[in-house]
Amino acid sequence: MASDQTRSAILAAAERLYADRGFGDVTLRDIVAEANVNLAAVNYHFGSKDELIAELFVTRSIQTNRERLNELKAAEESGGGRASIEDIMRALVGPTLRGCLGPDREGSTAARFMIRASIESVPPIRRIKNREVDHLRKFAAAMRRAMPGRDDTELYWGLHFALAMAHHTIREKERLLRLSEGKCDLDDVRAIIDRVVTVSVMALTMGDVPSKPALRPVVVHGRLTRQDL
Amino acid sequence: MASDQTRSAILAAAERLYADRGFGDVTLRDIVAEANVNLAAVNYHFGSKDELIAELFVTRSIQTNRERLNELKAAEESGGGRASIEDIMRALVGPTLRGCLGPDREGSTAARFMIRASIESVPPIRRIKNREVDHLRKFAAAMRRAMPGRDDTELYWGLHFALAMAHHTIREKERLLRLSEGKCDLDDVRAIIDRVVTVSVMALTMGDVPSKPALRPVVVHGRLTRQDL
DNA sequence: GATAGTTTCATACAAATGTTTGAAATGCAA
DNA sequence: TTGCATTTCAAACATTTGTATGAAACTATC
Repeated sequence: MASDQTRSAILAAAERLYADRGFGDVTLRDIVAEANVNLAAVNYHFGSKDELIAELFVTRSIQTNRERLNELKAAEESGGGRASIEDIMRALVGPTLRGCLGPDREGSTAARFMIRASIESVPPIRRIKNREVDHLRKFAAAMRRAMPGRDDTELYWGLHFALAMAHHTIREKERLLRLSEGKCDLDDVRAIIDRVVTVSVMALTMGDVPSKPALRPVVVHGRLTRQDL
Repeated sequence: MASDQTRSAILAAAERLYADRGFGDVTLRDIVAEANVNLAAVNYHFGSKDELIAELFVTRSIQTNRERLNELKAAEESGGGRASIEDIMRALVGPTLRGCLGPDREGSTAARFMIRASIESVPPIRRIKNREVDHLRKFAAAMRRAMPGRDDTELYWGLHFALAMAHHTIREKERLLRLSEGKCDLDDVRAIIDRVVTVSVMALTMGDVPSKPALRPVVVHGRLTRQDL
């Protein structure tokens, strides 16, 4: 068997099993059984279990990051060198949400794997995630160009909250579904992205805080009374 | 030694070690060494390792949930039976954020333990978290009273996003700190709570979507031009 | 088709880890 | 004290799991 076939079989089997049963429940013996290869093949081709997991994760991460940057670049070009804050947020959360949600998500091993990676956080993956900061800085820079004069702090919080909503939706989609008794449609990815982007932009453009986050409560209304709305 | 002393020593040692080094890195032998008790004591007093972890987590969870409900109740009483949406969100995210962030967080084993539990997600804890939905329903009910007429879907999304921002801030505080090069002050818990509450309320009160989340982009402005703001 | 390099395979290794056991110690009531 | 229940202890158990080994099978080059 060509060496690449074994390698690929291991990668595919590992991704599938990890996606289905999580990192804690899958052993190398499970993986090689699923891939129909010998136990020693994993260490021969990847060095160690952790390196196998790392390779799986970086592959998918690079994919997502590339999509993000492509969207960002497209938005900047169509905007004459400067993208709108809305487009930037869309480029940030869109690829991740599209990759992990949606009606076809059951079929996508890659998506389910990334969801697992988001939930379980195993050491080799954590190490890689720590390097993600450099990637996020590119978005911070774009945001700074889109909103010059805005305090950097506000910008980082906005970026942070956007990722919070996107990732939490992926991580806790089962709970949201159960809490809302199915009312929240997690298959309508477009609507979810719109929602996250809208709230993110609102968070970023609220109260023109100059430097100190005075954060005057921009609350639209006080207590509601019986006449409601 | 009175049996309770051994029990307590195990609980304290376990919480400390798990908080410091995570669930994956701490064995029962580490715990009993730290607690100065015999290895068999864990199984004698708790039945199994998982039950020990579960007991640690439920204790702290009950604590947080009680604080939340107390705040909610106080807000409802001072509001004549109906709390403002802002106060509800504050009751929801306040206790968690206060518990896990703040300058004294290094000293609070309980807080660091809960952060770990939020990051690592080990099976016994996951099982308990699944029951949290009932607790959240109480907040959904309060929100419904505060915003009658609002579509339930919007309400659930608002609740979901509030938790997203709170938990993500706890989970990823190190990354936010690094990304912002220290500009985001994660010790000013009051400001963080204000920020999360403000954005949550904005998300909830944005565009009076009647039923279908038409979600017309409530974006405040189009692309910025050179005159900026 | 011989040789060298690569890949596969069965098997063994070594270490870690949660759990169990049965006896010893301790506490407590009669 | 005696006797009974609870608690502690050292040691052993039983698995699981990632990794290493050395021979065999295979591939490709000369």
